[in-house]
Amino acid sequence: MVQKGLNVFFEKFLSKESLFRSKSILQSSYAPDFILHRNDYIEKIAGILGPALRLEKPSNLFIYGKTGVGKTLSMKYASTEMLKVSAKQNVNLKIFYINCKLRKVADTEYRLIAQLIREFGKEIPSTGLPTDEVYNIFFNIIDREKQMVILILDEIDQLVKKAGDELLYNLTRINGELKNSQISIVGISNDLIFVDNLDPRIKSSLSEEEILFPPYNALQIQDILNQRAKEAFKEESIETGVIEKCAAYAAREHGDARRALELLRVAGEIAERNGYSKVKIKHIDEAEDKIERDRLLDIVTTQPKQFQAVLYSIMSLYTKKNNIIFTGKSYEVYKATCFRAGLRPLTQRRFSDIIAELDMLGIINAKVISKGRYGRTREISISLSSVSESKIKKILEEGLELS
DNA sequence: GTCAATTCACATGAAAGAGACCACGGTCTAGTG
DNA sequence: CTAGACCGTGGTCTCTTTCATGTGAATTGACGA
Repeated sequence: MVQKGLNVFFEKFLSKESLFRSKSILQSSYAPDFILHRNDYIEKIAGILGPALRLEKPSNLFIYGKTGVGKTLSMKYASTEMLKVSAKQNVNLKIFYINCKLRKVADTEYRLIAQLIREFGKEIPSTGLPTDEVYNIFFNIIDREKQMVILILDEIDQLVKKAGDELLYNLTRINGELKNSQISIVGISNDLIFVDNLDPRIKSSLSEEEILFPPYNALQIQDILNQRAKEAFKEESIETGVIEKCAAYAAREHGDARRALELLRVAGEIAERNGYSKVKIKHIDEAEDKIERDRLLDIVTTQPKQFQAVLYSIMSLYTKKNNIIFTGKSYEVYKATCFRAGLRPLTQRRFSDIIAELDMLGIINAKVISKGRYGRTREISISLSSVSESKIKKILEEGLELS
């Protein structure tokens, strides 16, 4: 019976006309042919990196800007164009794009270099070799022939935070030792104050040139949304005002175009699933809700057990009496939780770090305060709606096998 | 009343350990000719 | 004779623990008015 029902469901699903023409256009990985409102910046990038086409070493470049303001997109666009020209002119130019944030790919010194070597087509073990050995291999591989290498390190702040700035120092210095080749580094960062915390030597050599990407304003986001929506959706499937609202939401969040596109896509999915023939304004609100919920749920379920236990303790303490809670008290509860779940409790030192990490993830708010004579502690609160809170709590209970 | 010293309850740093993963080279073993 | 199994060594990486040091304001207590 069930199976037959499902069958009918799928048939119905297929016969129903989709609102989308091509959903992938709204995905953040999609690169449009035209990049709106970023022409000046792309030209700037091209101007700085241009000398590479004559095999002269371009200045190292540093790009900042908040998330979703088109940094990566512009950079990628510029580099593909450059590669096209270099292929035509027979210039030995190589451009590598590496995203340092991807865990297990390029978030440590060793892994980044190993990844680079892999880009050159040589296999390298993911672990087991000494780091200088890997440097040597890299060095030899680059210097083997005369070439110009441009290294794009996306989310470079993440890398430095995890692996320290020694790596950057080595990379900027490597040019002096290369005989045949030259390396230029392009760093992309979301963190505006990141450069200030760098070692001055690295700072000066890394950011010979700087470009700051400002956020999009609401009108620009509207343009972008319109451009993509025209291709992604079928005609007449978006109600007037939807795009405007989407843009307004995203502009409020420091002009994040990626977010705006995601919002529109999810709104479209919701409208489609509920059998509407058009995306309506209320779907935007629902989409915003859903995105936030999914994000949280995703974070919560993928965290290790200890994190879950910490979060669970905080949540159960928070609901009991609805006021602010402190580190010491929640550590007590945490220990009890561990006992119930059969986990070995961590030290308070580690506990403190986990609280800080949960804060970073945006699941809880933790602020360090001083209570004067009564010590210093973190003031912890939760910023969830009560609906998702009980849902998350239930998931945590299951995950921790609490009864 | 004023002001510096004290004190609390953690925060924050640094270093080092445990355990998982992996490469490499040497040794042993069993199968093959 | 040789391919493959099986060590031991040496490396990275993440998560933790241990030990040490730092910190901001309420409280305290000495001091002077």
